[in-house]
Amino acid sequence: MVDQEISASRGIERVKISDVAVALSLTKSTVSRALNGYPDISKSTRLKVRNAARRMGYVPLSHAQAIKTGRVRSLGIVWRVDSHDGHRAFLSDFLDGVSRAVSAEDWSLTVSTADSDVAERTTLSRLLKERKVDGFILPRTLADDPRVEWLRKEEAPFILYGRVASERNCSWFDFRGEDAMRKAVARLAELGHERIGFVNGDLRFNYALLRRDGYFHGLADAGIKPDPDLVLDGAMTRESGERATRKLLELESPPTGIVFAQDMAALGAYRAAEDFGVSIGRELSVIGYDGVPEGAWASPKLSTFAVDSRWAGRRLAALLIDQIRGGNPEDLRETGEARFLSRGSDRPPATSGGNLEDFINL
Amino acid sequence: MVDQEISASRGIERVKISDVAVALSLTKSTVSRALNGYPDISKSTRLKVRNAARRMGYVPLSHAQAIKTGRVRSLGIVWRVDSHDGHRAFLSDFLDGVSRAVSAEDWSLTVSTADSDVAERTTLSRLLKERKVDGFILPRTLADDPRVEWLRKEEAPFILYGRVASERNCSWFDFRGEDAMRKAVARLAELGHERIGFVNGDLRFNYALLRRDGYFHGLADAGIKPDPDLVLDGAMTRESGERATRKLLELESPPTGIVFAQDMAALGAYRAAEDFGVSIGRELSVIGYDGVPEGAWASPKLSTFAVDSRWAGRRLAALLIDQIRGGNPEDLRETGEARFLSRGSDRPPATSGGNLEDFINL
DNA sequence: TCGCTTGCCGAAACCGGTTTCGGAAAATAT
DNA sequence: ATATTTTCCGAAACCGGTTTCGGCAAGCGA
Repeated sequence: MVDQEISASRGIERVKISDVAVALSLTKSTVSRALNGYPDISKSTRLKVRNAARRMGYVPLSHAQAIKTGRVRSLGIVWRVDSHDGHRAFLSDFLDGVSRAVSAEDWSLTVSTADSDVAERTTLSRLLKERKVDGFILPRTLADDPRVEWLRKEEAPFILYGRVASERNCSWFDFRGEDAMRKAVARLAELGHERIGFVNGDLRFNYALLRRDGYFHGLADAGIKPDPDLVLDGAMTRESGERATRKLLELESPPTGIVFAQDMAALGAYRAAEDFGVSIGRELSVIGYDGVPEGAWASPKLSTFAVDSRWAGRRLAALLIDQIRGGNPEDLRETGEARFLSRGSDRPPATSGGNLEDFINL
Repeated sequence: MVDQEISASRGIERVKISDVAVALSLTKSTVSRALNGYPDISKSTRLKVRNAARRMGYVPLSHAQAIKTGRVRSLGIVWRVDSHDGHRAFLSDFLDGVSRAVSAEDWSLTVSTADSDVAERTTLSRLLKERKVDGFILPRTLADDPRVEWLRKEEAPFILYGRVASERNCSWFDFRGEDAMRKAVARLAELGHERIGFVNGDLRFNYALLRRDGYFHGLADAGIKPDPDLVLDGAMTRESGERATRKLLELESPPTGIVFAQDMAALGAYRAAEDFGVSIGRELSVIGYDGVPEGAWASPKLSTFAVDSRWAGRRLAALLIDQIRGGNPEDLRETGEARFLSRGSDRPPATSGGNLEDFINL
C-alpha cells in the first residue's frame, strides 16, 4: 500500500521491456529480439511487438543495453579551446550538424573541451575508459596526427575532420581547400593580378599543406612564377593576419592580391591596408577562406570560399556511425566543395587601368 | 587456448570490479562499497581497495552503475541554433566552462541542438526518456519559461542560465545585467549625457526585463526623466541594432548616448552612425553588454560590460551537480558581475564643450 | 505414418556494477 | 565469564536489458 503510493507519487513510471512482454504474454527475450530484428522471430509477432512498444512508449535505456552490447550509442568530440582561429565561429553550426545526424539515429553526442595536447589525450582516454562514447570525431587534423596512431592502438573508432598523410585504415570528411585556393589564384589572375601573395595557416595542420599546394597549382595554371617572398604562414587570427599583410605590403614590389587560407587572417589585412593607405578592393585584392560571418560586415565585404560546417558535422557523424556499425573505414571518406562568395574584396588591380570596365561587364 | 589468444589479441582488457576483488581476496560487493565510501567498511580495507583500484587502473563503467543507481553522471544541454545573437560567439567558452566543471567530478556532458521550441522540447524529452542525462542546463531563460514547469513535472533536475519570475524551487546562475545597465547609464550621465537611449533585446527573455529595469533605475539615479521615445527593444543582431539606432537618430532630438543590452546590436549602431555622418565616441556614445570579441575590432573599440561565459558554464555545471546529488535547488543560486571594459565608444557629448578635458583628467 | 528439418519462442545465463541482508568475529557491557 | 552490541564482510538479489541454448510444434519428404 505505502509502496504503491510512494511509487505512484514518484510520478512517471518508465515502461520497461518486461512491461511490454507481460502486456503481450511474451518473454522479454522475445521482445528484445523482435525489436532488434532477429530472424528467429516470426513476422507477425515482430509487428505485434513493435506496435505495442510504440503504443506503450517503450524506449530502451541505452546504458542498460550497453552493459551487454558494450555500445552506448554516443559519439564523442573533444573541442580545442586553445586556438582563437575562425573555427570557433562555426562551433554552433558544426555541433548542430553533428547533433542532427546523431539524433536521427537515436544516438547522442558527448562533448568535452581541452586546451592542450595532453589535456586532449587525457580526455579522449577518460571517455574511452569509461565507455562514455563509441567513437570520436576529431577536428583540427594535423599533417601527421598522433591521435590517429593512438586511437588505432586503443581500437577506438574515429573519423577525422580533415585528411591525413598516413592514409591507412581511417575515414574522414573534409572540404577540398586546395581546390578553393587554386580557384582563388585563378580568379585573381583572371582579374589581371600578377603578383599574388599567399598567407597560410599553421603548417602543422594538414589543411595548410593542401592549401599551399593549391596556391602553387593555381599559379602554375596561370603561368605565374612563384615568388617565395609572397608566401607566409602561421596566420590564423586577425592579429597575425594583420602582421602578415604588413610584411607583404612592406616589400619593394608588394602583391596586388593576396589569398588567405583563413578569413580571420584576411580580416586582419583590412586594418593593415588602412594603415598603409591602400584600400581593399582597389589597390589590394583579398580572397579568404572559411566564410566567417564577420566577413559580411567588413567593408568592402570579404570575398571568400565558404565552408558549410553544418554539413561537415552531419557527414562526419553519419560516417562515423556507419563505421561503428561495422563499415570499412577506408570506404567512409568524403570531401566537399567550398562555395565561393563573390563580394567586394577582389577586383582588378588598380594599376591595370581600363580593366575595370571589363570586370564590371563580366 | 583459442579463447585466450582471441581475448589477448582483442587488445586492452578492461579491468573490472571483480578483478580488483579477486586480487584482494574480497568480494565485489565489498570493493564496491569501499570505493563508494560506505560506512560499514573498515578504514584499512577501504584504503587497500582504493590503492589497488588506482594501481590496477580500475574505472567503473558509468552505464553499468547507472543500471542500478539510475544515474549516468552526465549533464545535458540543448543549444538553440535558431537565433543569431551574440551568444553564439560564447558557445566555445561556455562549453569549456561546463566541460571543466563536469570533468572535475568525472561526469560528462551531452549536447544537442534545436531550432525551435518544439524541437527543443522533443530533444529534452528524448534525452530524459533514454536517461542519457541526469539533469539539464537551460540557456536562454524566458521571463515565463515553459521548460521550468515541464521539467518540474517530469521531475528532472535542471538549472537556468538566467533567472525566472516564478522563483519557486529552481536554481540558476546569472550575471546581473540590470546592474550593468544601471552603471552604463550612470557612466553616460557622469560624462554629461542627458538624452540617453536604450536598445533592448527581445522582451520575452527575462534578462531583457531586468536590464530594462536597470536602465530606468540608472536614469532615476541620475535624475533624468525617462523618455519613451528613447527606448526600443527586439534588437539582438547587427541588423536590428542598426535599424534601432537609425530610428533613434531620426528623432527630432536624438540621444547623444545609447545603452545597448547586447553588443551585437551596439555594433550595428556603428554602421547606422556612419550613414548619419555622426562618429561613435564623439557625436554618439555607445555602451554595450556581452563583451563579444568583435567589439575589440570596431573603431573606436566598443565599451562594454563583458560577461565571463566560461565562468557561467563552470558554475552552472557545479551547481547542477550539487542539486542532482541532493542539494536544495533554492540554495543553489548564484549571480555574477559583468566587468566593464572602458574603451573608445563612450565619451562626453560633443555638444557639452569643455567637458572633454574633465573626462580626460578622470 | 514416421522421421527429420525448420520455424519460433521460452528459460536461463549473462553483462558489470550496486545494495540489502544476515551472520561471524571482535569489542563492549554486565 | 557470559550476554550484548558493534564492526565488518560475504552471499545473493537486483537493475534492465541481450544473447545463447534447447525444445516444442508445425511442415516436409519418403
